[in-house]
Amino acid sequence: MTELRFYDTLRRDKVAFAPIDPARVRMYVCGPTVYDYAHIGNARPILVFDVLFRLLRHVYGADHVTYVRNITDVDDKINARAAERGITIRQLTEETNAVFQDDVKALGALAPTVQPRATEHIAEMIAIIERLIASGHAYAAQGHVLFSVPSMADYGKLSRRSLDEMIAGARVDVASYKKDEMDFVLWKPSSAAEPGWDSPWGRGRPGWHIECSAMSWKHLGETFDIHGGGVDLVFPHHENEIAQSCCAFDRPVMANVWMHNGFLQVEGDKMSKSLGNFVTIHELLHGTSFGGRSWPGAVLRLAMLRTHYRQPIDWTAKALEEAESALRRFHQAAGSPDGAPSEQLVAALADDLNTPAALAELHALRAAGKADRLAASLALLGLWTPQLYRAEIDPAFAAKVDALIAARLDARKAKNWAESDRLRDELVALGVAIKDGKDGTSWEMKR
RNA sequence: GCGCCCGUAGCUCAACUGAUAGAGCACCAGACUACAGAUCUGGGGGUCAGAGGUUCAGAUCCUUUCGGGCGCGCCA
Repeated sequence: MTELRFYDTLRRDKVAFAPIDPARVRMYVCGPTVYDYAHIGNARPILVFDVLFRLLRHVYGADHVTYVRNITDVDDKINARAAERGITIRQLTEETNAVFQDDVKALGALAPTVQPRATEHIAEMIAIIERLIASGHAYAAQGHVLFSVPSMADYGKLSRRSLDEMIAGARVDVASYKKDEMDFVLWKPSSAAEPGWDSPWGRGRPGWHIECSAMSWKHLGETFDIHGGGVDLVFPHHENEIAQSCCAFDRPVMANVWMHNGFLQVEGDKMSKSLGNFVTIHELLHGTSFGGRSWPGAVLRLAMLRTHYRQPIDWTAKALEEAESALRRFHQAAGSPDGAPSEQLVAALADDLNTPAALAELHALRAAGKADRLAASLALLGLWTPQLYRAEIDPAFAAKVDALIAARLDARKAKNWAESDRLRDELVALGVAIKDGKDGTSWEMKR
């Protein structure tokens, strides 16, 4: 079996991957908070961990990998946005989630095994909070429940920061109900206007981090194999997830491997609404504001995979053009995707998802004329999109094209260039691009 | 300020556990083309951010400086 090695944020090193149960490899990735269109930065973990999911399925078998990616549908940003737009929270989260699902599908991401929603796991959240209170790791105060950070000896090990450092750097006023300024909210009270659920501490709603502890527990168990997300989540989100889960279940680890993708910039700048370079997945797929045109999902996907997932990535129109050019060439050289992918490509991915090396292998396969290997390798990466560049043409249309090409060849033999050009123009009008080569004339659909 | 990640050809990145630094794109020149595109062949291009150290040997390991990113604010 292929040996997999992944960089573990907790150990700051690449480590050999050994699933707890090879018959059921379990991974959890923090999904979107559904209050607005997902931007291209949100797409990075989706794509990175989709490649990981595909790799694990390839190595352990498609039925032996469980991938959980949550939908966060309770959050104060959601409440604010719904109020702003004058719609219900449910309407907002349903609408936003539908767009998100369309977006990631267009990017070629497989559906995760489970996409749990936070609002459907309130009972699990309450159960975890009760365990934490019972074991002295949490306390209720003024309708809130807080996690007691000093109660956990090794708090901070994921982000490698000591409590002293954090306290020294703290800039926020400490709420009066906190026993320690580092304590964070597990549950907070809701006003009548805010969404809320009955709990032992009154009507309220969950804090930010508890949802992931609840959903990963429900769907993957107390300890599982891989937990992923963006680097920005290392602290405080993942640090606090670890605190909640490890203390609630009295376990030394929550997940055996913690993987984090790097950040994204747009044309060299931090992406922000104030800079006007904020770009959504939806706009890239359907609009024309980035690079003056829309882009197929597979192009966005290839552009994202050119950069190793832990490196910062600079999102540029030039990179998209290069990705499209490469993708077209791959498909023109590709054969049938039904066979086995390149072993070198699998080895590249097995080495901490080295997608740049995997892409180099795609180029090598193309250069070597290994058409079927190339197609199967594209498929493994989720880049096999023949409909884009090898349009399935109906036979009648193809016959018409062939007839026009034959007529054009006759005209050219007769040195009747005017007629030849006219026939070529007619083909162009049909959306066909012709190529005169050594072995006759071939053609393809223009994009 | 503190913590973490990262600096390799014009651009995006390989080279992991040390041994003449590689690929794609871009560029240049040929081939093929009525022309062009596409394709094929070949080519130029790098004091591996800088400086020390360990070593027979360092892009790779250690120290340090400089530069960039992220976190320390419920912004992926």
